[in-house]
Amino acid sequence: MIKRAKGVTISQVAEAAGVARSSVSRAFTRPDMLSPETVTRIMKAAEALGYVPNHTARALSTGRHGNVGLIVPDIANPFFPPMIQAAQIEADRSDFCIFLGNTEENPKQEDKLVSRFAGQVEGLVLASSRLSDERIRAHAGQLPLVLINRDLDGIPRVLIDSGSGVREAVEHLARLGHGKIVYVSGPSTSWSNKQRRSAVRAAASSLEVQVETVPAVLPSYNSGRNAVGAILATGATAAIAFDDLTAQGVLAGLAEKHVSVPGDFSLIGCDDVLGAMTYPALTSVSNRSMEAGRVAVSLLLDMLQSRAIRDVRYVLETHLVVRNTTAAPR
Amino acid sequence: MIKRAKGVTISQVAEAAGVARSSVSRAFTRPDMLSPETVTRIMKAAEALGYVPNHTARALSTGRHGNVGLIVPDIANPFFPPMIQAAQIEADRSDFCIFLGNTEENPKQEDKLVSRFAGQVEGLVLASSRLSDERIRAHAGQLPLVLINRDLDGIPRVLIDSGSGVREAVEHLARLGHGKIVYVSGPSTSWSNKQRRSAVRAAASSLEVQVETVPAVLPSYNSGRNAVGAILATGATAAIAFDDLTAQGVLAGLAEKHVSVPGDFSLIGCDDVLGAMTYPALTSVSNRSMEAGRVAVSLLLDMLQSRAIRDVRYVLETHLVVRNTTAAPR
DNA sequence: CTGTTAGCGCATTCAT
DNA sequence: ATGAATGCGCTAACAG
Repeated sequence: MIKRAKGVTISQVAEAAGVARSSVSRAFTRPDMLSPETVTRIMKAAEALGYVPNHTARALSTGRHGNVGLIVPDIANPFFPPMIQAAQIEADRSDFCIFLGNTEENPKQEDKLVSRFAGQVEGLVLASSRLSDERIRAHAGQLPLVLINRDLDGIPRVLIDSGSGVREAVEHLARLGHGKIVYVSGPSTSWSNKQRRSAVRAAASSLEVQVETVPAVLPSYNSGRNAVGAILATGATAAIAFDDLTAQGVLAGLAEKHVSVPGDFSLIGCDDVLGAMTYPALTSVSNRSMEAGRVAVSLLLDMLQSRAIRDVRYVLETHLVVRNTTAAPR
Repeated sequence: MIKRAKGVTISQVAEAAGVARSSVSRAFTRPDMLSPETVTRIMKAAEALGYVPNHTARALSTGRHGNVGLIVPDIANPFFPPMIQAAQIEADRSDFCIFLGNTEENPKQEDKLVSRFAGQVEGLVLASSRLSDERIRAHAGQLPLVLINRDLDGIPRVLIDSGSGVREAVEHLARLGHGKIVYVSGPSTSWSNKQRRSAVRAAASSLEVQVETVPAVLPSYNSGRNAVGAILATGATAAIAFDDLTAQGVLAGLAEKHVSVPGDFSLIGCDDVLGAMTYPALTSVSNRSMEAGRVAVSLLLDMLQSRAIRDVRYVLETHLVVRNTTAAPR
């Protein structure tokens, strides 16, 4: 049986140091209000007793518990881990802890998590929320909220603009000499998909390159792989896929059909979640999920500090990252 | 400016319902102690006022705050998200919330996180801890702890036995006719790495195949890629990598050097986190991280409930998943 | 600068 | 079955 340390309290430290409890409290929160000698004396006593401030008691007294929540739809989607990591680091810088919630793409679960988190966090970041506008606004009435990839007036939000990067992708292909390309689309209900598809079309038409759309339905490896037949049937010489996972599937499908990349066919992904981890290394549109996480938390902490809600709309531009899956057509 | 709801307290509900505060408290925690009528009356009043129990106050009073912590070395490593997700679901089943910590493979950061979490969680799951045995035992003295992939006597632990799968991997290679293989190792402080390396050696020696070890330091794509030179220099015809990420890096490095897989060289990964998403599809040792997460949390919650620490050692076996990166040597 | 006094919101004796 | 009183550990006025 392992012995568990009991909690030594502020009172014991006070007694040991021969001061009042409030002085001990001050020594830890506002040392500048005390004379340096007493601070050191208190600290020494605290150290000797192994005193550790009780987070919960402090939270009850101050109403601030130094936690923020982060809720994502699917932690297993490689888009999110970098975001979570960045959020964590940013929170850490201000001595905040992150509560992580995973909704599994389920609005009900998301609603439940928000309620459960409220009361133990000072604020919340909702990433790619699947909730209705109404629910989000309702929650925003309960506690400070920051949105990622959701554009609601009056609620601070950080948006990743994949349009800019997709435009660069089309320009890149046009410059290489591709006259006909295909866009391998993602989920029809996805805001990102709409944004990307229309960006492809707009850029293509102004550059006089033809575009066809091939649906992949789900953003996944298998969808991409299954789409290869349809892609090649269009006679296009290049493709831009909804995301990297889809692109990776397309890449594998092309390899199976002995279509060499980038020799016979050029391919571009989106979100750049694979890094250079495919072979050949995938040209992709950068993803800013890391910055999004960092900025969202930073924004939230600002809100908490200033006790005010500013109507921030922080847009992160994306860019094309050229690697080895794009070249001039034969 | 959005209006934020103020916290309605137990007292207000009590007054509205015409009962004592303690009755309201009971209505929420021990309804059986009250007459059904008063319970419903209280509940109605609570509902009307929008009362929500204050988690922090309850925690201070009871010492139980319904949170458990989960600390992982690298959330971006695809090994962990499924584990985190499963842990979350399991915690959720008992109305517990998960605090997630990411150490970035840094023992100091891990130490810091543990201290920071202690005091707001009732217990902790340490996954693939990079801490020394001493530090872990020290922390175990402070709060209930469950380990994943770390084998310390007296501390409840769930171990993914990659040994069984690795053994199958070596047998598979031996059967194909490989006489010399290399093990591409992971972090030296990793329990899994030690286990895998010794499993490779044991199996190889009993099958009379030669083994050399090439270090990759970090479990990452780049480490694997950088190790390719050393791997080929050994003259081996096959490799088993510490994990899939490393293997993927090796795969890319081999492709760059125009070494065809599996024609010229066979490769096996570990953890099977990539599914069939590489090309060629990677042969790998199955991973049980999901079960590990679920079981670890379940164990922890059991400990919390029974207030006792049992010396549990839960072992999950693994197996080889044969795909397309292994074949007979030329 | 430092001690005294009240709470923070709730759970939990102890009465009744 | 219910009310009154006390305390969880700490912070925050308010004095001095």
